[in-house]
Amino acid sequence: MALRNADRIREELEQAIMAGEFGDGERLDEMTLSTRFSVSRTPVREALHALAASGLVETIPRRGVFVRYPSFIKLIEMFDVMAELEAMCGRLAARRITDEELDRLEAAAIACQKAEEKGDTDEYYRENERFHHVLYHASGNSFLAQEASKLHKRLKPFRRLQLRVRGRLGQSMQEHREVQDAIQRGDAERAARTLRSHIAIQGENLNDLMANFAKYHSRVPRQKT
Amino acid sequence: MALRNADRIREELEQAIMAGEFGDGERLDEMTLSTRFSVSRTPVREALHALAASGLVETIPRRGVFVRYPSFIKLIEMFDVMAELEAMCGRLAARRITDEELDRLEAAAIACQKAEEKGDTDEYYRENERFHHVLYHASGNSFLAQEASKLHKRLKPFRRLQLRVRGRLGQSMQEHREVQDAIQRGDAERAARTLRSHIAIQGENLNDLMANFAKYHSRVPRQKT
DNA sequence: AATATCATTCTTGTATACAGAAATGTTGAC
DNA sequence: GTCAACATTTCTGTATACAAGAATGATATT
Repeated sequence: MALRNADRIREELEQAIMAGEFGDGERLDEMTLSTRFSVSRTPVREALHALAASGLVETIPRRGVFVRYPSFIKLIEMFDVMAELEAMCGRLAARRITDEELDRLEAAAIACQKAEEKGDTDEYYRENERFHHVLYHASGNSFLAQEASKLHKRLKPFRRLQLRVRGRLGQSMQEHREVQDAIQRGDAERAARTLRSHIAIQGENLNDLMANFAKYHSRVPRQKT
Repeated sequence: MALRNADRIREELEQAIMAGEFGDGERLDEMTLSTRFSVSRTPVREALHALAASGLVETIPRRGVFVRYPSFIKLIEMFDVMAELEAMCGRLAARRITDEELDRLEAAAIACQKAEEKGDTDEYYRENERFHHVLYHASGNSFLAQEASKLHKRLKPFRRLQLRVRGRLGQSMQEHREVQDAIQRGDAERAARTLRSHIAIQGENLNDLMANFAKYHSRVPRQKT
């Protein structure tokens, strides 16, 4: 359906930015991108505006659009909100989850465990994502699920930063099992509490993130605004 | 700064849609809007895309953009999420609020009371908004404040629907005082709990909203997609 | 040599032109 | 009279053209 060039370009740029192809503060030139994607400026502009709406870039009128990496503070703020959204999902899911969703949640949790035992990090990330998306939908609140998915996606590159640390993977997996258990038993508050601390950046996690943040944030010298 | 025609048009259209000038499912024709705002299609298209990003309209490729009123279900879902975001703001604010912000919170609460005593509904809405925005910022989490503000704005027309009912104004005000008191005492959990039930649609509020929803949602016959 | 002013160039924002898909209306067959 | 196939029109998506603001560089002045 949405086979417009603008959408295709938006996705490609999104991935490129999240992959770190552009440095913080770097300007995205319309003409350059036009030639890169072999289209005119029009669809490029639409793609850039869409990226601005999702917060990946900032548009300064008559100046251009600039890549904006979130600051360390902003990142923690976003994780805090994410934690609260996930906690809400868990609280609702504990009451509303269907048998089928419960099965899928367990399947994802098991797949996570398998991946961790194999030491396959990429697969772990994939299955981890599946676990959380099942959770979002199990909340029975489609608006919540949508917002949670958006923020989840936005935080994707940084979750890696956090989980890369030795041992974190196993701990994360353990928490999944506890969440699953709480939801299965219908213990809404325990599900919420566990998820909140599963996501929130605090204690050791904070240190881990901080340690990796510097590396991440200094890929390209920040340009003047 | 942002004196682009596109932004101006976006705001005007936003207000027009929220004011109910367009019915649910109505198509927004680029050419028609061009003449209405005396500009070309280009800035109109940008404005429409921005509206789509904020969820007010839906774009169907090669078909056009259509106004989308939230369904009753969606509305309740959004209020539920809003309640959780406000609760989070309250929980954080109880620990982080500054003396100055506390003063402003109290001032807004008093202004609400004054407006209610005068029976000035419009002023009540204005001050109510001020109260909540102070709260958002008092959370000390700028990302949270931003997200809360966005959703607050989106729900604006429906809050009126809910508060229009006799007596609700006074009750709402009472809850403000309780929130303010909890935050002042630093009681995070009470602030969170009070705010959640202040915002959430449940019990009587649900009935009130339901009663007014029908009137709202049937302004113009829904057009075929 | 440093700075201020002005001209030039570059880039964004907007208007217009064009191509192709979807909607609409017409005609003809049953 | 109803429905289907086709022609026509309309509107979206993209390309290009144009206007004006911002950045850059040159020149002149102190």
